[in-house]
Amino acid sequence: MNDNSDATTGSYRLDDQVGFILRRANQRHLALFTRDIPDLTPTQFAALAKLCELEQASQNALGRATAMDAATIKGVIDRLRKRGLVAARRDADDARRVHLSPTKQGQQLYEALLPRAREISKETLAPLAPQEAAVFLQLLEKLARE
Amino acid sequence: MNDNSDATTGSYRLDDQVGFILRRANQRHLALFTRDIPDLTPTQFAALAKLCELEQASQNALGRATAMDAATIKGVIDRLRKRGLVAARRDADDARRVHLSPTKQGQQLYEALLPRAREISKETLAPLAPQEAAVFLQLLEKLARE
DNA sequence: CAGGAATTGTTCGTGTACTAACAGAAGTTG
DNA sequence: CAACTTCTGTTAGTACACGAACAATTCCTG
Repeated sequence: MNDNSDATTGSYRLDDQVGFILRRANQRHLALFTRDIPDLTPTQFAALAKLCELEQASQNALGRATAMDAATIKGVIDRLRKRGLVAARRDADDARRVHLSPTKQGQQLYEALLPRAREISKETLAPLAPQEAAVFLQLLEKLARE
Repeated sequence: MNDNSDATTGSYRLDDQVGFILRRANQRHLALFTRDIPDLTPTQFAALAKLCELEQASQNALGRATAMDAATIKGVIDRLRKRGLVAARRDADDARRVHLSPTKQGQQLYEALLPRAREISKETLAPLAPQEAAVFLQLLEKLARE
């Protein structure tokens, strides 16, 4: 039972480690995204998309919904606001909160980009057969949880 | 055939997109890595590990071997050099090249961290059954290629 | 209701990651 | 050998991403 995949013994090849391959997969996705949607980063698109889905949210809540911490979502929202895609105002009920909503322009851009966003997901999974892609997504989701 | 996974029609849920889940999977891996190996980032460990595997390399070649562009590998190597883990000298045959090799300290640190690195890969895949993990790694590798 | 605890957002510092532009060295070809 | 091209490393700029520390506000509990 000379198993190289054992966690405490056997050889260690960087190229076979999950973390390393995950990073490369992310890089490939980023390249496809940048090619098809040059004017928005994946992160910015995620924030805009989720805000359009929710219609409104506080800044930190949007961060939670898009898996960005408070510091990260702030920068992302600042950039989206600067481009007039997101509107912000102080919440009336809770003076701490920043109430966010997509502007009409943000909503329109989101809808205009949707076909390309779908295409990017498709292209990213293109190396896999449809059945493989379905399995992969299930396992990946398990891996990403919590 | 009202298939929501079609690339040009149907609903678009951010939470179901490969790119988004890949990002979250990466985040989870990073969290595990930082917990188990606080003194080195995954990227720094990758560079050190690959340099130990190769025993020596030019800076850009190491970057290629670890999927980092020239600008990125420079910063990583600068930090590893500053900590005495990597030695650099100008190549005698090619005045452009920076010849890199791990220091004894770098080699020792790499070997000392190996068990923990293996453990991190194992923990990252822990949500999957062994068979699932094997399938997942194969599909992920396909996705990451080129 | 008073005082501690939790939440919201901000700022700072460090570390990837990519693009673009650049200089210098090496290789190729007419 | 001279011009062109490619390769190597560097720098500058932008954008995530995280931890840590902080002020203001709100919540909770005694």
